[in-house]
Amino acid sequence: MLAALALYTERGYEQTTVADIAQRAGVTERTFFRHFADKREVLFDGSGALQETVVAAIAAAPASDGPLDVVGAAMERAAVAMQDRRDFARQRAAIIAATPSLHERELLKLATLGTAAAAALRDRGVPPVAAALAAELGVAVFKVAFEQWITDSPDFPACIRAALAELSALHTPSPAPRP
Amino acid sequence: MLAALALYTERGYEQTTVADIAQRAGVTERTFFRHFADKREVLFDGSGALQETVVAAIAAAPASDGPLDVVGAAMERAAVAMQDRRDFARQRAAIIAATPSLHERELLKLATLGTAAAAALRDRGVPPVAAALAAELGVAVFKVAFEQWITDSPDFPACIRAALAELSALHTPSPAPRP
DNA sequence: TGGACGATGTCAGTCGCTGACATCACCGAC
DNA sequence: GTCGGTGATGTCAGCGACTGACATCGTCCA
Repeated sequence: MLAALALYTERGYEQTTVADIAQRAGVTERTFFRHFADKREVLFDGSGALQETVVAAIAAAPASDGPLDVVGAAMERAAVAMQDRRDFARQRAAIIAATPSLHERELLKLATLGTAAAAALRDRGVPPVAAALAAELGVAVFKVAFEQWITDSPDFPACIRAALAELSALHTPSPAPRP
Repeated sequence: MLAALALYTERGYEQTTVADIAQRAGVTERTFFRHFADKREVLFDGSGALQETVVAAIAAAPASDGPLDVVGAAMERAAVAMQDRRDFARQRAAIIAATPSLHERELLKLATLGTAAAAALRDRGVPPVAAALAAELGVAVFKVAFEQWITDSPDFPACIRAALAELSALHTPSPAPRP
């Protein structure tokens, strides 16, 4: 519902009551809860689609690619899909950042995305622990890149690539690998 | 409160009312909420101490170590501190796994741990993005290792080391590292 | 026409959580 | 020893999120 988003930005999440949202949307409080599991869920409608995008990208990756490349590419795919909604993402992120309760929910969505990605990797034959780890890495990259995207750079896929580069840089630090 | 933990395991989290917990603990519902911010927080009492352990370990690491080694060692420290409470951790994990709402809270705690770790890394001079990424990696390793610990291996620090090994293996895939 | 079905409204109730105020035990100052 | 302060607890009233049960209504199809 756009009514909810508007009210959340106007007067803040906690100051907004479900009755308020329902009224502005022209429905009953009861039917609000028939559309959304709870008051927070309104802001996470697209999460299902995002997850499908990632899972599909993982499944479609060339068999020769390693787990890390696969998740990296999948996250970039997701970034491409979100690219043209930066303003919306920003507004949403602002509300979420201002509300611990919503932050919680977002973390849950990302974690769910992570386990779905891990499952998709396992379907490719990646052993369970490696799959879980690679998926978590992918989510970590997504988080960091998202932050960069809404604060600094307008190019989300580029942020993903940059974060991936940082990631591999972490594994080849100052000391020369083998003297 | 141990009263809460007991009731949560006995009849499940959602079936347990705060009034129940308070009654078993011999206090009022009101004083329950004076001790804990909300019904979930009871299960996350130790999280502050855990975070302090990790942050302290990061701050105390030798200046020559790279970010990844630093967080890895810090997580191992945390693992050592938890090592002798495996049964408790198990029971707690079972309750949490059975309750989405509690899963959410746990993710929030881990995320908070992550940002604290990132801040500690930045204090060492690690640049912000690398710090954030390394911290997320540390949390990811912790998650995976924890899972291994309570299901398979009784040695938590060893699980951390194993997960760290898997992590670096991800960056040196199928092609043999050194023939 | 009628009847099945899905979306919505209505109502009552439970539970998490909070603010305001009272009570009480303990403890140091005088 | 008493007084006053302080911190922990109890009491009470109330709001808001969420749910279950039942009624209503529109739509579409036989």
